[in-house]
Formats: sequence, structure tokens, C-alpha cells
Amino acid sequence: MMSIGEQIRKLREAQGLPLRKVAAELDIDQSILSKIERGERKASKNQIIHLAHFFKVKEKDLLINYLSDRVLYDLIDEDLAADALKVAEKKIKYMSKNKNGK
Amino acid sequence: MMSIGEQIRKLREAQGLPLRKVAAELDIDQSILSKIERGERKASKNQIIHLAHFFKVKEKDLLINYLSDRVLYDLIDEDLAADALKVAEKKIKYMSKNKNGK
DNA sequence: AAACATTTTGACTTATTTTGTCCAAAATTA
DNA sequence: TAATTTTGGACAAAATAAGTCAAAATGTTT
Repeated sequence: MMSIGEQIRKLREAQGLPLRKVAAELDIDQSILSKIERGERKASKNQIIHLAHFFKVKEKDLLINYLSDRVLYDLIDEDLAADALKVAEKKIKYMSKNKNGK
Repeated sequence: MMSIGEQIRKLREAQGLPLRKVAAELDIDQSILSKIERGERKASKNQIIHLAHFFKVKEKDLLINYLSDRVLYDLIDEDLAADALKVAEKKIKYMSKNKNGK
């Protein structure tokens, strides 16, 4: 279990690529990618998808990690975080049971 | 189980108060409160706390509902939502186990 | 139905946050 | 130490969010 930033860095280093190369692929400055990897900035969903293709891993794997990080970001410093997550799960279940995703 | 907006509206109507009154309490225009109640706008955390005091309900009750809604907002339209929530829970547990909340 | 109160809608403005560029300093590697 | 890579920060641009205001719509009384 690791953050999306850590995961990206691991993938990049596994290929021995510098920030510069991967950043160019995403068409952003290398400093931003550096910040994304260290959790100082958030990536966009499109960037995550792009990286999944580039590194040849399943979109799903990166996206789940990405989305869970975003969720945690909302709950940072909240001691009700765990409770809120539980309620969110119930709401999700309720929604997907009754409605067609609306 | 209901959204934070629905909950606020229920509380307000239970007191027979018009939007105008409660909005004045929050020091915002009534149109915004209307939108908050219908989920068209998001309330701030401070507004939620203010409302909890005003309606004399536990902060915790409103906050959990509020936070879970925010989490869902991130995950709307994501079919990986349920998976992401599960991972988020694991991360939360991991964090609160090892670290002091940092 | 007229009058009144409340709620909703939308056009518009202002703040705030996010996302990025650029470049230099720091760190790492050769 | 020279070259390469990574990080940090000042700044700009873009996107998002939050608000005001007034009019339209809806609901309620008399």
C-alpha cells in the first residue's frame, strides 16, 4: 500500500527514466511531476490514465490508488474520517442498489 | 440516510423557519442556502458547525454527513468508487495505527 | 383572484484554489 | 568537478467556487 505519488515514482524509477522524460510525455514541467510524486500536488485524472498507458499498467490499478488518495485528502485532519468513510460506503451501496448510477 | 442538504432542510422546516432567517444567521444570501439544501452548492465546514449550534444538534452528526457527501462528490461517476473507498479505509487504518495522525 | 411570503433561477462579480511556467539552487551521479 | 537530475519558490494563467442581486416561480392566506 502506497500513495499514488509513490507508485508513480516507483514505476518511473523501474524504467530508469528521469522526471524530464516522463514530464515531457505528460506535457508538463518536470517540477510539477516531482511535486506530484512527492504528494505536494495532485495529478489530474487524465494524467493518471496517461501514465497508466505509458507505463503499461492497468488503468484500474492506478485509478483506484489515485481516487483513494483524493478521498483521504478531503478527510485529512478530520478525526471523523473513519466514520465519514463508513457512511460514504453506505450511501454508495444505497445509490448503486436503487438507482442506475444517478 | 440522507444528504447533508436534505438534513439541513429538514432541520430548518422542523423549526418552521424560512431560508431568509437561517441564511441571515449564516450571513449569506438566502439563494445560497437554497442551493446548499438542494445540493447545488457545497457548504463550508464552518457553516455546518454553525448550523449544528443553531439547530442544537450534535456537531458530529452533521459533520459526518457533510464529510461523507464530500467524499462521494469526488467519486461521482466513478465506477471504481466502491473500490477506492475500500482502499481509502485501509490507508486510514494504516495511518492511524502507525502514526499519530500525521 | 389578489396579495403576500417564500423559494428558485440565472446573470453577473469577486475570491480562492489549482495548475502551470520558468529558473536557480540543491542534491545526486558519473 | 562536471554533468545530470531533482527540488523549491516566485509568479502568471486558468479553473472553480462563493457570493450578490433581482426577477420569476411557487405556495399560502384572506
